[in-house]
Amino acid sequence: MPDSAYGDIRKLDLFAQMADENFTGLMRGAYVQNFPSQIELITEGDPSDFLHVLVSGAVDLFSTWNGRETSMATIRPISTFILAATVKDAPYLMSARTLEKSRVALIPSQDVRAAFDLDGNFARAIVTELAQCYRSVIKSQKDLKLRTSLERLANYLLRQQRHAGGGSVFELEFEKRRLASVLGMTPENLSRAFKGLQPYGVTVAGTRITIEDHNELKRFAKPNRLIDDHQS
Amino acid sequence: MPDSAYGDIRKLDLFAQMADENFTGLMRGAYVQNFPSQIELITEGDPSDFLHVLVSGAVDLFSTWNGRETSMATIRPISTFILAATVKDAPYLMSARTLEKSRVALIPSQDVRAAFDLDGNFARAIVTELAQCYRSVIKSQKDLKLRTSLERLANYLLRQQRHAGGGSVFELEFEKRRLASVLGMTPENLSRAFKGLQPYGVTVAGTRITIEDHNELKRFAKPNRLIDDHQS
DNA sequence: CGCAGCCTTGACAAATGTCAACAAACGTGG
DNA sequence: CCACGTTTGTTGACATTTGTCAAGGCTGCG
Repeated sequence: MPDSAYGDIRKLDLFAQMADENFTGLMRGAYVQNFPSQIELITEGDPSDFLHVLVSGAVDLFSTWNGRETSMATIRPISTFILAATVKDAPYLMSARTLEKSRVALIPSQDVRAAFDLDGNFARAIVTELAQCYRSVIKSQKDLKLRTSLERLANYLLRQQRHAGGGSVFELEFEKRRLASVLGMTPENLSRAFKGLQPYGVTVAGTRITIEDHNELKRFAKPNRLIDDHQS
Repeated sequence: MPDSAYGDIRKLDLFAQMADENFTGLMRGAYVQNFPSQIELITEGDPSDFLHVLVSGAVDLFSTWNGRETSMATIRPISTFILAATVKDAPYLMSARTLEKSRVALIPSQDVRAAFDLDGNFARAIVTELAQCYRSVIKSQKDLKLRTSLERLANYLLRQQRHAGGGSVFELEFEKRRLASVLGMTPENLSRAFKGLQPYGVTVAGTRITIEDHNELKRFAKPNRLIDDHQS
């Protein structure tokens, strides 16, 4: 594995506190691979042979059933995905595909489980990471069950605005058809939802969003820290 | 803490492999309490001072936003809840209320985190439990995003039928208004959904469900192990 | 008995999805 | 740099799904 990726991975919360020898041992069986855009890295139902670490690029986690498909999450560097499947030695529940040219480190799942037994700090980090993932999905579940699509979009825009620095003009982080899928609606519905937010001062030009009056949108969206805050 | 509850808790996957002294230490600060039905045990947003273990009875985990409420899960003995909040020392994301007279063991969260550091087997068990919880929510998320309410009900009935032993007649495990909330719909919609399944051989009398032709319903529901199987 | 809560039903409204058409944006190869 | 085709986004018309409100029935319990 190249030194650059090695150092980046080492800095991840998941690995930062590991003993040197355990981390080195874990990396011995690992390798880094480059993928072009739109490559399916893993397929739901397959056995979880590797823990994946996204070093650069972007990855979409999605699921299908009965001919339908929905986007569950987007992974950005540097972070791991499908940790739960690795830990449980169970089949992937989601598929993953690259959204752009990406570098991915692959760590054999059995090595991860072995390192977990050897290294208390690593075990602790895994627990924290899993708890974090769990809480994220719960928030997303609340978003889906308690809000209409218009409310979900409004809150998404507020989150994205904050994430982009808080300015009144910012860019969407991915294409609208996928945003629609993430928010649990069709692209057509998303188009109309953007129009539905015009009365609250939201204007759209391509991927560029302008929020004229933050507080006006907030009054409509009613963001909640137990759904919309990424920490806590 | 009474010996009976002590032994039951000890048998939980989460605690079964712990060293005796660590388990005893953990239980020293714990206590068991009896609650009548319809008591709110925890409120979302509160700090997670205790890990809860349901010893007997039943508990509903639910969330609210903007005057709306939705049921996220039902806890049956013997199992823990809000483990993730305890681990992360973060506020509860869900509220919990008893559905019937219940016995709950309360273990101080800081003791749990301390025991985690001391006992590798306990740490492993927590990871497994969290991974399990995570995967359950993901399955539920897929159910919500990929299926219509009629399909969700059909698959729920198949799961419940299997859970009840597989016979063609079985009982719903909770009242319909809460089932509706779990499935992400209104009680009125659930009523109509039951009628919508009549063509597939489903009949309802109170909480008693009859599935005349299992395969007929299955053809409609298209159950999938990556959504509907509780293991894997 | 009478009340309260749950369930069901009907009529209606709102939200969301589908299909088709077209416009806009993008990438590729000339 | 342009021409072309492909993909994505938008819009309208419409269908379906889901929610809302109101009324009435059923059940369980004091």
